[in-house]
Amino acid sequence: MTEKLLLIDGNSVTFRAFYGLINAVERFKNTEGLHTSAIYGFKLMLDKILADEQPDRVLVAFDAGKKTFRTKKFADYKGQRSKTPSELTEQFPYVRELVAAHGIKTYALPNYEADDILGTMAKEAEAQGMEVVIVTGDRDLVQLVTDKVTVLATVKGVTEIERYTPAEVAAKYGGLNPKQIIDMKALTGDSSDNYPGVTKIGEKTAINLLTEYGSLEGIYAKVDEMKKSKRKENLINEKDIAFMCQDLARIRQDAPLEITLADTVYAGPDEVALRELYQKLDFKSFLGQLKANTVEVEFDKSLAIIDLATLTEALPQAKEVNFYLEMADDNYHTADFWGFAIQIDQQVYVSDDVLKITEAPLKDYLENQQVAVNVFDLKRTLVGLNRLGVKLSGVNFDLLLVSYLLDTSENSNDLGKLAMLHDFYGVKSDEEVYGKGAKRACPEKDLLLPHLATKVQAIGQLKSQLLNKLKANEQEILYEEIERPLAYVLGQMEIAGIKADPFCLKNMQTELASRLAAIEADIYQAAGEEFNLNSPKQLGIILFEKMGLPVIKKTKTGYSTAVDVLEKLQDQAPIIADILEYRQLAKLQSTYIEGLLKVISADGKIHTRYTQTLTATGRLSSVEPNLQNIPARLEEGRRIRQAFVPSHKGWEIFSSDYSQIELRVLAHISGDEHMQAAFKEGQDIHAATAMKIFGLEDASMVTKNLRRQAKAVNFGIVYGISDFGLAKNIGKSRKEAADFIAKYFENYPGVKKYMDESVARAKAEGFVETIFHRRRYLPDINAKNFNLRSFAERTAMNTPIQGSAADIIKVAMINVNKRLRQEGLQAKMLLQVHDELIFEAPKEEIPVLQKIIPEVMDSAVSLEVPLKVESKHGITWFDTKK
DNA sequence: GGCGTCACG
DNA sequence: ACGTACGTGACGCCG
Repeated sequence: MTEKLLLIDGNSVTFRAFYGLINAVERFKNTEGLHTSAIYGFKLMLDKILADEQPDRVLVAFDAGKKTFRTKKFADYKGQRSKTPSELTEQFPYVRELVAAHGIKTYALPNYEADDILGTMAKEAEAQGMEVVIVTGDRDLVQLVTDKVTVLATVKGVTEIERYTPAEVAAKYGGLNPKQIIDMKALTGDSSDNYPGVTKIGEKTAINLLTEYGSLEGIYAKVDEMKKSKRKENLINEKDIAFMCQDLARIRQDAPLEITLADTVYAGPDEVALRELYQKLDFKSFLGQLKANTVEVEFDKSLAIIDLATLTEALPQAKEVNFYLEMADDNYHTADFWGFAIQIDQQVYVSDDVLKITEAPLKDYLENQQVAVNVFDLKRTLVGLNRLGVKLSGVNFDLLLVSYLLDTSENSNDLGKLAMLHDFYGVKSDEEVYGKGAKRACPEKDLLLPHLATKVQAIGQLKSQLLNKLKANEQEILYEEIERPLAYVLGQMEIAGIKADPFCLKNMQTELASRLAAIEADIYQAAGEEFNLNSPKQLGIILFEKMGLPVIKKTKTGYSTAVDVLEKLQDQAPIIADILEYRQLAKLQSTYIEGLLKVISADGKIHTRYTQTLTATGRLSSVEPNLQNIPARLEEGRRIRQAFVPSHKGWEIFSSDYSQIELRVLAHISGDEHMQAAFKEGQDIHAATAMKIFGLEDASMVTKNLRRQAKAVNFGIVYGISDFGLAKNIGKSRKEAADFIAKYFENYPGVKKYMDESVARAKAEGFVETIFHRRRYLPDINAKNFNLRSFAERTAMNTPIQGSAADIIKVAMINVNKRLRQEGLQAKMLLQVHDELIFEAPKEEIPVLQKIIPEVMDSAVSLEVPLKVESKHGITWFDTKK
């Protein structure tokens, strides 16, 4: 079989990798501040090419320095190039190290460029009958293409690649053969290499000349016979230049290399060296791949797989176990069980028969509050076991939850991947063992059981390390007194579910269907044709091309047809109002009515799942379905809430919400006297702000409009204000918005001070914190890129506010749950919507709830300002009124 | 699977 | 000068 030699232009590919990732350059840094983007991009390219090409031999060539025989010949060669940024130069040594660690030779030759090394090697290999593939970011190298030599040129970034064979060279360059490319460059010159070529000759002319005369030599042999023209003159006058350029453009194939083909044999990577390098560079994902793909996962040698009899014997004495329950998919309310593993000291019991958990001794053990159970994803385990009739209690360590608290941005749900982030490489990723997406399936026992065994083992292995970090971060209270108990509360809420009335939804569905059909018909009529109204692309063409309406805003992919755009166009065509109405109703129909009908369980209830380890700020989120974004603002949509009803006759829905919790948190953490005073005195905060920023002397002067604007400013402050953002929001000029902000900070100087300090702290420490020490790291806070940095700065201002509010309601939920039990009430907490808790309760309990729920909520924490809670109730969620 | 859009706090 | 509000999830389209 023909041998294959892979030749890589190390300099050119590294440059491409660097500039391909230039927008993310500050995101790729190791802990020592070394930039790693180009190394990373190079690695991606290398992996892809090695996998695609399967070479027998590989060589990566680099430039030895700036001075070469070309600069000697022509002092300005590459003279125009701006200085290579230090962010890139610092990466070159590591690219070479990376290549070496892959078991690949690197080579540079003084006085020559990398190209010349490749050209020489390619020629030699071809003479030996080898097939050659050259990888570069530089199209000049296509001159080396032959039947045996292919050039791969990176397109954008480095993993997208263009392949040049002789046929493709001809197709791309008007029928020229690869060797003619040299003469083409001689004629056209090259602005990036900074050699001139012949005046007024560009690619087209060069191709025509070469097609007619064959070569540069051919052209000059016949130049005198050409008919008189400026071009002829230029050719004659610049003959010397043309031949000099030809010499500069020609890649050498006879460079005096000190290496031979024998040095290029590719044996494969040196794992030890790679691991060391990845660790140094903080390439966690590559580190993970390395282990997962190359190291057969083995059990701890001292670990024994035991049978049920041994487990039964060991369990009663065990003070602590690690436990892992596997299910078929994310939705633990319904997923099939695949198996479980339990570890006691050095012994592991693993089974695909989950019914074993439902009887003694396992059931008793897991339900015993006195013993410590360590798990991965407490809430998931809790709800899963509940379906098996087992009431899990006494959970001590939750690997997922603790890991999330340590760094809210690392929130993988995959135990294997998460363990790798903490430098534990013994567990394969679920994707690898089970497959991805629709292909995910339960593997054979001989694959499944070892995987579960390694998972349960990882939980125990990581426990002390992560708990120590938690302690170092002062996050023990956050974990032990907030998040861990909250998991039980959330589990109960999810299991309880909220009753939904399918008939109510179906009635709305029928009504909406006919209204939608009518509006749709009107729109097609007005547009003069039918099209897909749900396609922003097609709608854009109708509005902005066919109807010629002015384009207000563009998106990456075309015209924007978002609400704010359409509202500006409303006066110009009657079709716009119809489109807006259609959009509103279509949203209700597809997302809410049809969406919710799909997720009503057999028990007539909707069981959402709260993701406790996802958001960067510490809020919960809600999925399948999301019950935190049920329409509320518009009456039309609010009616969806009529479908949310109590699960028993004679019961009601009861809800309590914090009023302006985020601004109260801001008043507290900023220590701003004026804002605190406003809350202490029970003032309307938006009106108070209006008086301050508009300089009003009396509350009676606050008009609705002024209050609305002040409210927008208050919101803006919480989000990490910018004049631009505020201006856009309230439809004022940027100058006016800037004025409002300045006035705001004059009147609330403590707030200004807080904003500055929060950013300063983030810059100094790399993270910000909430009142309960929930952390968010902000790696971009010192970025050179304005956008990244500004975003991080706004985040530094917003996260302590949003996150502390999240902390507070979490504490409230735990306390409310406890209080309901203490009072022996039947009322159940069902939903949380960030600043609001929703319950169902027998009608008789409503007066009690009206008293105790606000009491518990507003005493969840003690702030410098009071917390205010408002309650409502009614026969459906829609009907909840004061 | 990414994008645009729109629902919530 | 730079281009921007903070945090989410679900839907339909489209390549």
